[in-house]
Amino acid sequence: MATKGKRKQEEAPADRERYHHGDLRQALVDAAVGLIAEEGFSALTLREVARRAGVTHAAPYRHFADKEALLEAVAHEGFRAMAREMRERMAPHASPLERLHEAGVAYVLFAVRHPPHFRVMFGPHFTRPRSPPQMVEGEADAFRLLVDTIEAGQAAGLLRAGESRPLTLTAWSLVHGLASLFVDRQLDESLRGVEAAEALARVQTRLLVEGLKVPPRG
Amino acid sequence: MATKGKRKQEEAPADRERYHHGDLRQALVDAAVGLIAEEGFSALTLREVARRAGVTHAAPYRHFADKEALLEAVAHEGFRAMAREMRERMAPHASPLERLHEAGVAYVLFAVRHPPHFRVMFGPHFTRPRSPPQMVEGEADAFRLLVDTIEAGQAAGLLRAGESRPLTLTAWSLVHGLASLFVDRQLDESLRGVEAAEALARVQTRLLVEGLKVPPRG
DNA sequence: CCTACCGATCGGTAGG
DNA sequence: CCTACCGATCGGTAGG
Repeated sequence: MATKGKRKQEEAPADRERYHHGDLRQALVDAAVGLIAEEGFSALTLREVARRAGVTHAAPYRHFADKEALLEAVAHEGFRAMAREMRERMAPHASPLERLHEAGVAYVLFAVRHPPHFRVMFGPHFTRPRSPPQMVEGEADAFRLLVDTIEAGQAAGLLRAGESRPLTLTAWSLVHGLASLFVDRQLDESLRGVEAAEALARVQTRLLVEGLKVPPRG
Repeated sequence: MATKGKRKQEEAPADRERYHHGDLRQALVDAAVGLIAEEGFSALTLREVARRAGVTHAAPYRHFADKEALLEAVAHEGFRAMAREMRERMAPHASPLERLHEAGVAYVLFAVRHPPHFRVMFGPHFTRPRSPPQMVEGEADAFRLLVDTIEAGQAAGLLRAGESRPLTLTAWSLVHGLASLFVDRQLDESLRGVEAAEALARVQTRLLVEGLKVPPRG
């Protein structure tokens, strides 16, 4: 998500020079993301990625064994960024309910802002077994954040008691479903922008938190 | 979902003969579904589909202009089947809450039983604008069923009042998210089978219905 | 629905 | 990281 993809040919020599110093790997990841965003998955070939990065089609093999290895790097970057954005958004809040709400909104917003990453992270593009997301980083991943927050809410007597897993899966399903509907453009055109997505994510996550609350004795 | 794909070569002439009488179109749809299920999307080419259906690679063009047209047929079949399964499962129940629950379970079960259809229906595989799902059939589609059921629940005073759209989107997001997590194999291995899926769908949909209920005055 | 054929692209490797 | 090259496959069409 850092540097941008590069033009096709006519690179300034100074630019190309940098690839010899370690930028090419990231440039290839960026090129893959841009290519998916602009041309779709079917256009994603190692050769086209190489073209976008301004190198010949043999160069990527110095950094990635094959296309799947490149996609793994994209997914890794995505999981890392998503968890970071969730943490940042939860940090200012102390209440488990508020933290759960913010985590959900951040999950959806990440997907809306980074559809290629989201698609690679959760799509059917890997044939080799991958290390589960929770092992991706030393820091807590998105799923772990949800579990911990929900357990904190239960411990504080704010959320329905019992096993945390069903509640966590409910929360995950809701935000994952909403995110998927956005990314796959299944919602009305009026709901396409990031602002609309945030508004909708807020409403949905509010309903979620309400539904997971301890039911008031009635 | 009807007939099965056919072997590669050595067809009995009687079998091939049928293609001249109108079976090839469906055979191609079935072949595409089987190919996606067994080899993944990247293996889906019109030529391989033709091979599976036992015809030469030029034959499919008699029925589909291109790969996208074939996928549109798969999606159409999927939307139709999903709505039908939802209706069948809802039919025995009168209470809107029960009907909502059954609709949700049916949605998830359809995805778990027919991953290729689900992927084609909601995946990013179409470049041409498609007619929205709700227009796919004369009969009510999956989304319409959800909306109607929720509005019936509101009218009966069983579900939270107000606009039906946010509630519908919550329900849709939850079942779509759970379905997606299954289809994309994001859940633990212990949760892979259809039975596990149904059990989980039941729990999740129960939580959903609880959450959408009119909050008891407390 | 088939045979025959086209240009284009791809993954991958040798060898520097 | 590049040039040069390989076999394989694909979408699509002509012409029957």
